Amino acid sequence: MSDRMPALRASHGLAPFEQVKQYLKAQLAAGEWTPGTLMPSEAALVTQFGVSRMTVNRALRELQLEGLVDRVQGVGTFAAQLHRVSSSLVIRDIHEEIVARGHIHHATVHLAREEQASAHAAQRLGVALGTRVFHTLIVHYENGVALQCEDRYVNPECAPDYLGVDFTKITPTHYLLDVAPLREAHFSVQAGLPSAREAKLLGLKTTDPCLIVARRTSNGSVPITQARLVHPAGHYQIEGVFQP
Amino acid sequence: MSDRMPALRASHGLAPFEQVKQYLKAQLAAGEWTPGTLMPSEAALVTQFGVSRMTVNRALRELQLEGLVDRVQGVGTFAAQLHRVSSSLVIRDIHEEIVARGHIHHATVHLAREEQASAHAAQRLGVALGTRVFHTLIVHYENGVALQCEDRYVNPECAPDYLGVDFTKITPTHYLLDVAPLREAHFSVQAGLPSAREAKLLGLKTTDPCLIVARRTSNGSVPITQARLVHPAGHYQIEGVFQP
DNA sequence: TGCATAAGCTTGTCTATACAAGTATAGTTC
DNA sequence: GAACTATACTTGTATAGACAAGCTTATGCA
Repeated sequence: MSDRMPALRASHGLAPFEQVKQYLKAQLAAGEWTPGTLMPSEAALVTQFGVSRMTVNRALRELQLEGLVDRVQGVGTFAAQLHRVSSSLVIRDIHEEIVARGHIHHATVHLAREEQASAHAAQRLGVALGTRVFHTLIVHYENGVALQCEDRYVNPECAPDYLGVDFTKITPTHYLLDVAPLREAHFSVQAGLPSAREAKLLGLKTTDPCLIVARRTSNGSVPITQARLVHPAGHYQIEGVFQP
Repeated sequence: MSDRMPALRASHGLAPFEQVKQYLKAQLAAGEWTPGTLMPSEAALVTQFGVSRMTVNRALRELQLEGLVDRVQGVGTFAAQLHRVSSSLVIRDIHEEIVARGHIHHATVHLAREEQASAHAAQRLGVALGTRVFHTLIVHYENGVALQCEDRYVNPECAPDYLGVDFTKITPTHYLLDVAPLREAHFSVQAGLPSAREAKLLGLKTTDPCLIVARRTSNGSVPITQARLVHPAGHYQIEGVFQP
């Protein structure tokens, strides 16, 4: 290691820090270190792989970010307790999602106006009662089948030109993400029943189960938008993968 | 910068790479660089902050991992398009979840036996038809109210003593995470209707909407367990936050 | 025995330097 | 004008050395 060694990527196609990472991942997956077990120190891995400590450090640091190991200064690196499966869930723009499946998306606009926030709307969006808000109600179709009823309130301060957008061409999600810098999003997913109006728009009975996603985005303390997304059961599901 | 400078943590309480990170995050949140905008190069930040390039590089690399910036070799660093809101969703053990709310959890076991995998079960778990599998059916209650019906298949190779566990004391999820190293989890969330048996166990009608989570975990190519978790609508929701 | 101290391990971070590799552009040649 | 080339700039990564900070254990003193 005293001689400067050229990065030996050609042999494995992987950068050294990736090789160390993959090795540790493989050993963890093989059960070599059960959760809580002390794993090799950086120094040990340095001699084992013949790389510098910074390289090993990067590998271990990234594994820590991924939640695969716990590191304690002065003590060592431990295989993580995997009692929580943390998954990266991606909420996508529905247009993108439908197009990615190779299908055709279109939308119908049933409401797009300015309102004085009712108690209900004010609470949903997180603004004062009576504040000026934009309100849209749009139904999204996949290959002609109603997939989502989108009932949305928007804070005019964050998107003053919102009502000027042609929502049959650009989805509110897409437009808002372009216009308003978003730095926080809360969402909840639950099963429930559609309102009478939603049922009518989606061609359902009010007793048909739906998957309902509520999403509120804000930039710090300033609320941007709140959406209630109603999907007929069976036509929509959220999927996720956890893969270290 | 020619003189070796002692890490000036005391002044801000933050490591230099964290300071750079926080600065960039704040500017991004303030809309300084709208999505797609070219951000300062590493060299520029080096002179601006008076730190080494490796320090700036770490800050930018971590921002990239967090999805806040896109980096292209040979071109530069760009403010990320936030058209995808990627959220860290944590799937927790239901016992933990109920206890964390300060409530009381108990469970009733309605089935716990070995079976030859039916076509249906084999497909769900991902094993060959007729394979020996464990099958449990457990209802979880929060303060006496039925919250979840857990219909689960387990690969005996991964947890040979599974049927010996007292599931009124330890949940299958908890036991399996202890016993079998898990390195992959797929899940889907949808609204739907309970089966006749599930409806009976949960005290519902078969027309009452439910939130249904299907989760399959494996260790590489070896399937560990598959669970169908049925929750009465309104009694359960999945929540998530996205916060850079 | 009890306690303080020092040594020796661990991880956490920063630096200066080096080279590899990808991209854009200005300039040159045909 | 079109195609090639050299250059300059970008990010990607590796390295050796240094020091900080936290934990454990052995050591010496009272």
